[in-house]
Amino acid sequence: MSDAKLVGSDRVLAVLAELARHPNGIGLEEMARAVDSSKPTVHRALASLRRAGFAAQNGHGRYLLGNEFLRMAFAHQEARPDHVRVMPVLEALCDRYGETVHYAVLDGTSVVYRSKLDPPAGAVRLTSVVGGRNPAHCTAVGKILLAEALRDEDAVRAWVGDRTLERPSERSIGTAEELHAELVRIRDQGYATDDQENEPGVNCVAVPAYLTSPTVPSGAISVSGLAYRTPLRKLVNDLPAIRAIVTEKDPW
Amino acid sequence: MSDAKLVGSDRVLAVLAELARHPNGIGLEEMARAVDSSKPTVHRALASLRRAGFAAQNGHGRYLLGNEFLRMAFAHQEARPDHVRVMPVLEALCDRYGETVHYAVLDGTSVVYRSKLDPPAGAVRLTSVVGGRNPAHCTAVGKILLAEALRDEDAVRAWVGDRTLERPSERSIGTAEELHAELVRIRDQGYATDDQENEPGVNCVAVPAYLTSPTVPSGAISVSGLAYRTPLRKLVNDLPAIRAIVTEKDPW
DNA sequence: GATATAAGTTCCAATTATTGGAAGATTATG
DNA sequence: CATAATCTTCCAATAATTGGAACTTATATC
Repeated sequence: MSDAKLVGSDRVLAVLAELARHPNGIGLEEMARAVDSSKPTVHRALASLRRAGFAAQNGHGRYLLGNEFLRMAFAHQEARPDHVRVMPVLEALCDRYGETVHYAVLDGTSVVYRSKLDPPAGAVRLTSVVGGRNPAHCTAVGKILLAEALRDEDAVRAWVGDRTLERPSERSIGTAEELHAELVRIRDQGYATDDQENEPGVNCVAVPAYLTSPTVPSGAISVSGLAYRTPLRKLVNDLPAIRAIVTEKDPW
Repeated sequence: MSDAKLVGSDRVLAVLAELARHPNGIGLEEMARAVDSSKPTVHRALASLRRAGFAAQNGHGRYLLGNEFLRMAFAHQEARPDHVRVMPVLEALCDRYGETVHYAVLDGTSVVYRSKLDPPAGAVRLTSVVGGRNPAHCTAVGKILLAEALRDEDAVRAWVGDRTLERPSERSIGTAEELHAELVRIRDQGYATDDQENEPGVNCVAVPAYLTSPTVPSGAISVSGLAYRTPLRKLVNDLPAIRAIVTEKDPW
C-alpha cells in the first residue's frame, strides 16, 4: 500500500482488512489511526460494512468482523470446486494418519493452500491457513509442483531470477543450485519432503494431485507431522499407502 | 436491501458478496446484472476488490473471490477468542464420537455457529457453516440457550411475539405453548435435543457452555449425528460422557 | 453522585470521486 | 477470417465523500 491516502471503497476495504486483524475487536479511534483517516470517515466506512453484515458492534462500542463475513467465506470455501473434489482424499488421509493434510497450488513464487484438514485430536496447530501462502521452494507441496514445472537448471535459474530465496529455517534451500538438485531428486522419487525447512518442528511429504487432468497436476496434497512424534522416515515409509489413497480417489 | 441503487462502497461490498455466491467464478456482465449496475461501474468495483486481494481474475477473464479474502476470514476465525477457548472441547468430543460438533450463540431469534468441527471420516456434510444461522427454536443449541433465557411462559410468548415460528421440518415446534413445554423439559433434564427438527435426517444433543462465566452460558455445544447411523437415543445415552468432557475443559 | 475524560456520532460546506454511455480492445466461436 | 461476446478505457456530467467542529454517550476517577 502506497503512501497515498485511500479514498472511497479502497478505504472501506482497508477498514475491513484491519477489522479482520482484530479478533478481539477494535475501537473507532484506533481504527482511524490504523487506516490513516478521520473518525467521521472511518465511522461511515464501518456503517457501510455493518449494512453489509461484514462488521458489528459489541456491547462496549468496539467493532468486530460480522457474522455474514465469516458465513460468506466458509460457505464459499465449502462450495469451491477444487475443495469439493479434493476433500474425499484429504478426509481419507487425515483419518488414516491422524495428521494435518493440505491441498495447495502454485501461485507465482509461492504456494497457496486451497484446503486444509486437521485431525480432531492433536494439540498443536500448524500455522498454515486456507488462502494463506508460503514460499514454494521450502514446502513439500511447492517443491513437488516446481519439480513438474521447472524441468532443467536454466528454468530453475530463471524462476529464482535475482531474488534471494528466503530461508525460514536453517534447513531451507537457499540457492538455485541446491533447488535444482533437490527437484531432480524429487522427479526421480516421485514425491517431495519438507524436513523442517518451512516451519521448525514440522515435517511433511507431498505428492502431486490430478484433480482436473490425468497428466497435469492441478496442485499437490501433503501430509504433515510434528517432528517429535512423526519422524520424516515414518511419513516416507507411508508413501506407498498415501499414493494409493490419492490415486484411488482420482477421477481418472 | 432496498430498491434504491447502491452507490460507492455499498456497491463494492455487494459485488464482494455476490462474488462469494459464485465458487465457479462470474463474468462481468452477469455481475453487472446481479448488482443492477453498469459494466464500467462494476469493473471499477472489481478493480478495488482486486487491489485489496479480495477478487482475482482467472485465465478466462471471469472473476473469483481472492485468496486474501479467504486467508483473512480463516485466520481471523482461528484467532477468535471464543473459538480458541472452545476448540479443545470440540476436538475431544469430535475425536470421541466421530460426529460433527458445534459451538453456537444466540443472536436475536436465531443461533449463530461460532465454531464447527467435522470428523475426517464421514461422507455426508451438514449444512451448518461458521457465521451461519438457524432458528433458535428448532435447534438443540438454540433450545438449551432459550431454556436459560426464557424462564416462564410470558417470556416465551414475548419472545415469539407476533411471528409465525418457521418449521423447517414436520417435527419442528410451531407454537409458543409447545416451545414453553419443551423448555421446561430441557431445564429439568439439563440438555436439549433436536430430533430431526431443524434438518431432516439429522439428530443433535446440546449442553450449555460456560466459556466466560461459571454461571452464565456464553453459548452451547452440540454433537450431531445422522439419524440413520446415530439414533438420538445413543446420543442421549452419551450425555453423561459428553458433559464430563465439556466440564473437564471448563476454565472454572 | 459529580465531574472530567474518552470515545462514538452527526452536521454540512468544500472538495473530490463516481458514474455510465460510447467506444475500443481482446477473446471465443463458427 | 468474420462475427459475436466480453472485458476495458475514456471523460463530461453528476453525485458522493471528506474531515473539522460540535454534539452525545459511556466510562473512569475522585
